[in-house]
Amino acid sequence: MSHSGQRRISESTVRRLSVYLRFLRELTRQGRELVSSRQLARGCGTTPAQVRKDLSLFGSFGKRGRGYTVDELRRTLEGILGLGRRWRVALVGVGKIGSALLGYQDLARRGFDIAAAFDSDPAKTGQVMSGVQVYPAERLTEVVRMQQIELGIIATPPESAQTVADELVGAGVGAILNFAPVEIDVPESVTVRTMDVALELEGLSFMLTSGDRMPSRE
Amino acid sequence: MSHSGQRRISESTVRRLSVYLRFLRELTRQGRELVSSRQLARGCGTTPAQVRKDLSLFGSFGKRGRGYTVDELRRTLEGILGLGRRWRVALVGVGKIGSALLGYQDLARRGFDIAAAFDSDPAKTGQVMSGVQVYPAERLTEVVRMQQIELGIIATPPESAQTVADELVGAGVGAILNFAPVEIDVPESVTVRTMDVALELEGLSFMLTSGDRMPSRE
DNA sequence: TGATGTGAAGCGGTTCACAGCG
DNA sequence: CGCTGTGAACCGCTTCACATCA
Repeated sequence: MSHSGQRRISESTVRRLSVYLRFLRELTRQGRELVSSRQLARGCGTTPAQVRKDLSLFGSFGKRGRGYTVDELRRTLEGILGLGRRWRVALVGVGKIGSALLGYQDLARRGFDIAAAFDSDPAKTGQVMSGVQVYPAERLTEVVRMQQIELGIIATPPESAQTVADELVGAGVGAILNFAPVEIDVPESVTVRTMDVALELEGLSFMLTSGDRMPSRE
Repeated sequence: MSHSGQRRISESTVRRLSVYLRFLRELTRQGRELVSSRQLARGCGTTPAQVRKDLSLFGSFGKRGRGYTVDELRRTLEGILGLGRRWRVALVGVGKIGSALLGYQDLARRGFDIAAAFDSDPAKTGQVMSGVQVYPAERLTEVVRMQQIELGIIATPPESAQTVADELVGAGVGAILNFAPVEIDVPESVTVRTMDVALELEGLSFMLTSGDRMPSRE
């Protein structure tokens, strides 16, 4: 065993760990006790070898000949991913996407609480939406600092995204989920992940166009 | 030169092409004429060598000593990605996320028209939301076939996602963007991309937890 | 001269195959 | 015997370095 220190974990591994966890939680609901790397792979769209390799980067959690204990592995993964606690999140931009996120219960279910929302439109600020106070954009730094918020979600128009990111970082946020369709510059110490719906659709467009695939509409 | 046939293009390359395109469109708005691989890289969060390699997979589009013509490269990328046309999209599930997507103008701006929406809740069906007709779920196959829709978006609860996917595929859809937090099984000929907001946040949680990073809140 | 296009090297993630152990 | 854990092989993406050409 040699998995103590900060070995480099790839982004793809981390993403798969999250997928395993999501699946394990489903198995827990179903009351399943044990699960093999083969079953895990099937449910998560990967291979048994990949599952075992991913897990082996962190330790030995299975029982040879039997598989993994669902509940134990679930807790282990929660630990690895840093989900043994709840995270406070700041949401900036309460437009279409922002308000959808405010009402999206899956976030809280999985440990992420939107602690404060912000918008530059006075018509939206001052009220409580889906149980979350909406502050004017000017108060971002103050409120984020005060509430010790560590994660930010940007759901503003692309023009404002960089400015907002700078403010979030300045206020102490360590990672940002960006829904604005632009790349954002942050210091190395901060992580940004951009989710661009149209960009994903463009990827699908490429598959259908250039594809080895011929959609058979009989 | 050797970029005629169906060489294998990696998912990461396709994603970057989309990012380049997004950036080029911004440069077009700014009236920029030329752009170098270095500038492209800066604006897209990658390296000049990567930019040139990505583009070289499809041809030679630059002028040595000068760079790339913004407008020309933009059109080239649109062609490669299959964006020289508009795509009709079916949206299934008009809850929080679904209705946000209905009103999200960036999709139409980038070539994706939601041609029909579906929901199983009778309270939502029959009306027109954001200019899109909302049909009862039972009519999915019929309407998707009739309108020759090729792309599907799933924004239902996770329990219904697989069933909906099967119906979409059965109705002739060739690719699916899935917002339900579950992996989905489809025939090999169909592409699925899953966008799970909480899963992305979990990735950020890992970075902050296990990170080489120490968020300095002074 | 300056930036592209690209073979070749480098590197890291994935797959394989099997030893190890319940 | 079955499934995990893992070194080694493999493969493909990224990076490098430079020939090439406007």
